Amino acid sequence: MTTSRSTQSVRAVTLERPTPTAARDAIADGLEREALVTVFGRCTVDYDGRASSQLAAGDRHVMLKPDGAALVHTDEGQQPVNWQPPGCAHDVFCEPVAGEDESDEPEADGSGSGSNSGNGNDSASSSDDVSDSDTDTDTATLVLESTRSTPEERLLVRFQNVLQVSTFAGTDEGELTLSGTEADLRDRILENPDLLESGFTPLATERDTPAGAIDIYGEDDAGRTVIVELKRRRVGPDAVSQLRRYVDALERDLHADTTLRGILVAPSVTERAQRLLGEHGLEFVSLEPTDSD
Amino acid sequence: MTTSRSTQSVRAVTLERPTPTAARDAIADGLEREALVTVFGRCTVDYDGRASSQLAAGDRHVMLKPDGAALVHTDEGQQPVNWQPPGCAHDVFCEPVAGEDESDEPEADGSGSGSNSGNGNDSASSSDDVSDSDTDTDTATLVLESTRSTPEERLLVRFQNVLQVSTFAGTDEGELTLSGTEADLRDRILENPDLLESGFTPLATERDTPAGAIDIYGEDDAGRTVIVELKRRRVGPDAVSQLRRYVDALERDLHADTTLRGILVAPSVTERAQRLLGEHGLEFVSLEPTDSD
DNA sequence: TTGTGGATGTCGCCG
DNA sequence: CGGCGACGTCCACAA
Repeated sequence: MTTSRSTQSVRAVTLERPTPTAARDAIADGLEREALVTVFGRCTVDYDGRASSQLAAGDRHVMLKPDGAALVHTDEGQQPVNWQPPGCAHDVFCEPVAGEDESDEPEADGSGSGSNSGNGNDSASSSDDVSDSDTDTDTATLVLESTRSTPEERLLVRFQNVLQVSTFAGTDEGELTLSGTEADLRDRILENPDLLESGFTPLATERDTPAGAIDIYGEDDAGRTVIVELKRRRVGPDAVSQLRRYVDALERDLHADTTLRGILVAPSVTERAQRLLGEHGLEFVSLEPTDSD
Repeated sequence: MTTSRSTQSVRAVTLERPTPTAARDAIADGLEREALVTVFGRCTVDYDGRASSQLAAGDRHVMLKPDGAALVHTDEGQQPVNWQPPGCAHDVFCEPVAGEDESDEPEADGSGSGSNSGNGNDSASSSDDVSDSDTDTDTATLVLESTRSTPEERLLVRFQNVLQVSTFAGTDEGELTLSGTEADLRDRILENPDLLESGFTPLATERDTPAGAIDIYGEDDAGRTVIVELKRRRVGPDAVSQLRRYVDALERDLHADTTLRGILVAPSVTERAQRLLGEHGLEFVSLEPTDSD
């Protein structure tokens, strides 16, 4: 039933249809080793924290990351149906009763067999493994719990059956390079200010105002102050409001008698945004983050 | 090496350290069967679409969902390092060369051994399996490709080695119930309008204005029109701007000679937002989405 | 820790 | 399909 392969070190360990206690031990071991742990099986999920949710039983894929993140995925959607952010403490244990009792509380009695904070402090899991009672294999329920504070949040996954448990030890030094971002659009304009407007001179980026930081602050060929707000993609009313806030704030801040120019730079704008721009005397320049080859 | 268990039907199939061609066949089979497919191994990832990215080699967990979603997870972070939204067509094949050639293009020569659109139309994968050449097992590279159009996007995952391939067949009818949302906050006020302010009378929700829909539209005990914007959590300047847009739009729309009242309802506001509220004559009422027990 | 705004945001609703 | 706004948004960065 257990199948583990090792070449140099054990990189991946997989159990298929393990008993709850076997699953618990494998998962606890994986958490201990700072491995990435996955569990697939029929489960219910309960969350309580910033909001609260309950999810009826279904087959799902659960991932526990060594940084404390937890993800519950169904067979649909890009987003997990439930999750927990990095920095959480994962715990795994078996509950004696598999049934329909209503009490959500697994009784914080320290019976967790594996505890793992996002900081890698493996405290309180050195000698208490022995105290874990192997409740009846057939009736026990595997439970995953992931908690954090600030804000207080708890995720509880109860498995009715477990089809697979895997632990993966890996390394990932690979860096992600990404292009087509707002930063690329900014750099593009800084390198060639005429793309915005002939005679435009950038003076600062991230210039602070009482309302926030201006993406690009500069002046036009007539010496008028220009405030530029950048968006990497087509924008709606929110971006116009954002630009307006900056223009308003800077006008007050500088006690400007002359009107400042506000320019929204994006590939395109929606109609409503276009109208808002006009209402507030703001301008629009169409530019994409990267040169369209 | 292959370990598959079946109880009633095959629910989960797992290969450990498969050859590239074995991995390819198992994945293609999983996609065919509309299963959830996972692959763990050392890989590079390239994305091109709304933006474009390259990710150097590292150990990652890749999930292909039957609805066309693809997720590439490292051992850190709640978010995938790369992904593809639902509706994509997944493909899997082996490239003959494992090396360092620069060409990103796998040559759209129809050599894909498994193709799966999000709509479940398993076209073009009935009889072409035989034509897949089993390129040299030791030098072949497993490649996952996930593409879509509108916008045109492509994700390419190349595996230097595969530690595990799994396919999961499951069902998930479970419904998620969530509380603590903005809708809960709205209902709370509609049930007890005095929570907002003594004498408040809600008249409509989602009332349309040229600037968008107002969360709650009503009037106070003096008959003045009230525009309410709801937020489930502490808010910043963006929410104030949003409320302001609605108030402005409705004032114009109604040619209102009397000033409309705009009230932001949220658990709390940041200082900058507070100041913005004051500058624009808007009000704030502190309320949480659910009764604090 | 909190504030602020970007994101290949994703997702649902509606025109 | 595009617009629009919510989201347990997540996330990096600055104060």
